[in-house]
Amino acid sequence: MGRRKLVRDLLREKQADLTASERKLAAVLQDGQLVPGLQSITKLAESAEVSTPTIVRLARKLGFDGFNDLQDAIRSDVADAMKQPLAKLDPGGPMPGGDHMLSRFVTAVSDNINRTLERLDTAAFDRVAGVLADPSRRLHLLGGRITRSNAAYFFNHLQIIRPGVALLDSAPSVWPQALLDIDGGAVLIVFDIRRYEKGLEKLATLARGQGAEIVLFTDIWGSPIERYADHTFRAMVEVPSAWDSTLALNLLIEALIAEVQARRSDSSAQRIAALEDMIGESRIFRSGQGAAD
Amino acid sequence: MGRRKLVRDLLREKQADLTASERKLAAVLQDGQLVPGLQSITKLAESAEVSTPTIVRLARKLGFDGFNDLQDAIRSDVADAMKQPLAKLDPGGPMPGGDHMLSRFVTAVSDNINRTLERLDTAAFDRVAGVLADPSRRLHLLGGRITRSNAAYFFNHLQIIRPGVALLDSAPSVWPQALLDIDGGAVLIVFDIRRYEKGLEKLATLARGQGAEIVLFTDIWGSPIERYADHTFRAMVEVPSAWDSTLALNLLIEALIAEVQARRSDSSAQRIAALEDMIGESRIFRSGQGAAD
DNA sequence: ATTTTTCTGTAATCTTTGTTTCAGCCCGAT
DNA sequence: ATCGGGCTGAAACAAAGATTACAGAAAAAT
Repeated sequence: MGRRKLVRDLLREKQADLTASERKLAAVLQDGQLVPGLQSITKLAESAEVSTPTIVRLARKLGFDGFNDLQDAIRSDVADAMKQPLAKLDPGGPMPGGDHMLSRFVTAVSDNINRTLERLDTAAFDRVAGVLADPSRRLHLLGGRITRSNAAYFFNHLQIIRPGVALLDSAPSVWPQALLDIDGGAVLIVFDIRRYEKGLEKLATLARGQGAEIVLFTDIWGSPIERYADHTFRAMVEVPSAWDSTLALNLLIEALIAEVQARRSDSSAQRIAALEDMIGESRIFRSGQGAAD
Repeated sequence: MGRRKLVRDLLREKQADLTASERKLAAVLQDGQLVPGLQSITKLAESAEVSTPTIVRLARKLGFDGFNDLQDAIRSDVADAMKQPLAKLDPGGPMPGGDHMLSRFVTAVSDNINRTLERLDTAAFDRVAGVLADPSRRLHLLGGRITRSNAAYFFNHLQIIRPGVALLDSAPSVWPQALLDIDGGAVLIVFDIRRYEKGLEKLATLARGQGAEIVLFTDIWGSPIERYADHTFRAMVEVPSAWDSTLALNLLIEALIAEVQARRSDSSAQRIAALEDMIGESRIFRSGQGAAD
């Protein structure tokens, strides 16, 4: 692809043989990410405090036919840049390879989050928040191989905000004991994204059998647990990687934490204060050697 | 600051009252990130296969004086978007009913990610990826009270991709033993966001004393560990909540995972295959009770 | 089937734009 | 001082742009 040079690069290259007012113009273009160049030539001239012929002369120096030609190029560059986040962060590196992993990744993540939010039912979100904020409901969190840490993150916060929260061990051997605690008022929060794990489904059905309410976090393809779940959140997880991204899931989790926290801010304030105290204590305790807890 | 509404949002809001050809036009604008709207009205008309009056009519419907007014707005929106690496995430809902928690949260997260990426040095990112992809370096991950699960998430993936990865227990009592393994070639990956924890700093200094390379993930205020760290990633964490958001951190983690995976895709393929096998085995094993493939 | 309403493009209009020409200007060299 | 060479903007002009008015077409209502 004999790709035309980027206007940004042209400006840098030719900067040496630009005249004073042409540089003034170039400066305006550069620190506006070229966007000022999308105005009419008259407006651009005013912005840069130069005359319109100066603009035409610069365009010619850069190798364009005239202002319109330059503007077409700028528009095209801008369009590309809008598709490639981080492109501007590239310090004109020696790697014209273009898209850094980060760039592609961010694009995908952005897309994931947006599409996840599109599919999200805010009413359902509120309903779940209500359930999670109810201290009379016992909460049990469960994650799969990968999502275990997401469950743990959720657990860490919920546990501080309210009482009666438990993180289920991923080892199925201890599930029977855990099931003893799961009864009618209980809520089971399950994370199950591909590749879906049979074990999780098994536990979900058992919990369901005991009357527990089930909140499921899964991907858009949908875990088999969906059939038993009272509330399901579906997130987009695809990224340019061998792995799935749980970022959209994390967003939902964090938003839920914020909402639950807000709903019982008064009651949880005491808990947090108490926690801070205990941390203080243990810190003193710990300082003896550097190890205790 | 009575900020004008984004053109993108206007398009979505009014979409219901648009006529057929106006929608055709709106579609062209939307899936070109509004950039097509920066052409002359004639070219735009051709691109969208509508007539120029249709464009003027749409502009008026959106509340602008005419095409030029609309174009000014678009240019301004595009200029803003160009300053931000991440396209503004959008809480969706046709109900800009203002402040649903999700809406405010997403705005904040979007901002966090953008500002995090702005401050990020892609060269440093690549350097760290290089270190993490080197199987001769032993990796030790460590998180704080909240960030423990982030460390765990990172660990889960790294462990699959490569050998020699360890997750340090958060209990300081076992640190002395862990320190035995940390020597010159080792890498300590620490997560420390406010409120910074003394224990982490302590371990970092000890590891550093043994010649370990330190990679730190922190917030913009900067953990005290920054002084000892060879590589530091600073993320924005503020959201409208009593808690901090680690989403920007997670993004970095996931991107690093993707990059590391990419760098040693061949060697890790075997590992993953082996893992799949073992999961298969254990599934069979597990199936004695309730589940087989 | 006919009328009414709404939608849409053609054509004429008036405005703005981009380009060129040219004279004044600055600044260094003689 | 004076000259010369390149830089710059004012003014003129053709080209294109944006807008309006209007009429044919399509859809909805009767």
